[in-house]
Amino acid sequence: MNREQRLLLIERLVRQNAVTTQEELLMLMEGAGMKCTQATLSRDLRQMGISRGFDGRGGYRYLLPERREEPDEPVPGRETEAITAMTWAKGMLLIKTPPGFAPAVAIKIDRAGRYEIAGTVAGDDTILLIPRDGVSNEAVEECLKTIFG
Amino acid sequence: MNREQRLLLIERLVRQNAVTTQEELLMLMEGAGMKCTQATLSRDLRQMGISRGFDGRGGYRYLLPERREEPDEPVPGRETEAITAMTWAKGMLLIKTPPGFAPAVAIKIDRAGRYEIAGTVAGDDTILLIPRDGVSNEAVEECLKTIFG
DNA sequence: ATGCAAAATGAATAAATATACAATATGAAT
DNA sequence: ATTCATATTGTATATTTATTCATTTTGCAT
Repeated sequence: MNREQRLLLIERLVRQNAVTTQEELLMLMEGAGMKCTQATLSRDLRQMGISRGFDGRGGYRYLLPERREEPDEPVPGRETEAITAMTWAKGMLLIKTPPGFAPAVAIKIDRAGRYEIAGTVAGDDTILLIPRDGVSNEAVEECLKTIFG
Repeated sequence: MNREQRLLLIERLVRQNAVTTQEELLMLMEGAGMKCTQATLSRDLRQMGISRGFDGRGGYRYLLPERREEPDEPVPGRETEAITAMTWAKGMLLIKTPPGFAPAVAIKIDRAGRYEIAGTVAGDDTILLIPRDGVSNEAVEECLKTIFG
């Protein structure tokens, strides 16, 4: 009912859900028994510094102030694995991990022995995955889902 | 004009000005002799991860994707000497260093947060630098000059 | 309690941003 | 060169978000 509780709820909802619009957040709030109008929500978000950014995969997402850069979970599904972001470039897949995690993740990929994946090179927090020629991006992403799913 | 130049201009303008709306950015672009529509700009911004956030004092502002903040360089300039050779191969730049130096050099490149560079992978004495799709070799080399020059 | 000022809110609307669609350009393969 | 696929872009529009204005609530000093 009061403002303080509403702000706390908003923060929690934004942290736990991939909220893409204020309308969507309003629904969640209503589901939690707290409702207000979009106007109020807009003001609340500004006050808390919660802004609409990108989820790293072409979508929008509201982000908390501190870490308004990196996708925290929006990778194929496996946040349990240390993959924080993926980007296709030059026909290869760049996989980002927290510092130090790349070798472990790369080893897991290598050991899967998938035909679609020619090989990987791991740095400290980045893995370069080189697909076999003629293999589609989608096929590789399917592989990863299999390996980590 | 071409897309690559437009993206680079956008990044520069957003970095150097406190842009609050896309319309405003369009004006700046036109002033720089590069024009497009708001629709195209919206798409460009999404692609580059440049989103509208807050300036910390109640106002709005477009912000570049955050890069990791770095403590100061222990030995400035040392990395430049650590590059012993560079070769383009398969659309990527292979950078050779003395054994053990690759990670330090790669970190410096990463921290520059340049749009042109999608990412790097460092082994022990070799770095694989992957340009973002559509960025020319020359543009990447300019980047490196900026970073190390 | 009463009155007053400041804060909070909603309804309506303005402002800003994203997208559907159609057209054009670019590139790869034949 | 021709075809086909894909990418890029603008126009028009839809969607989303911010703000204005009026009203209500809250806190505080009488």
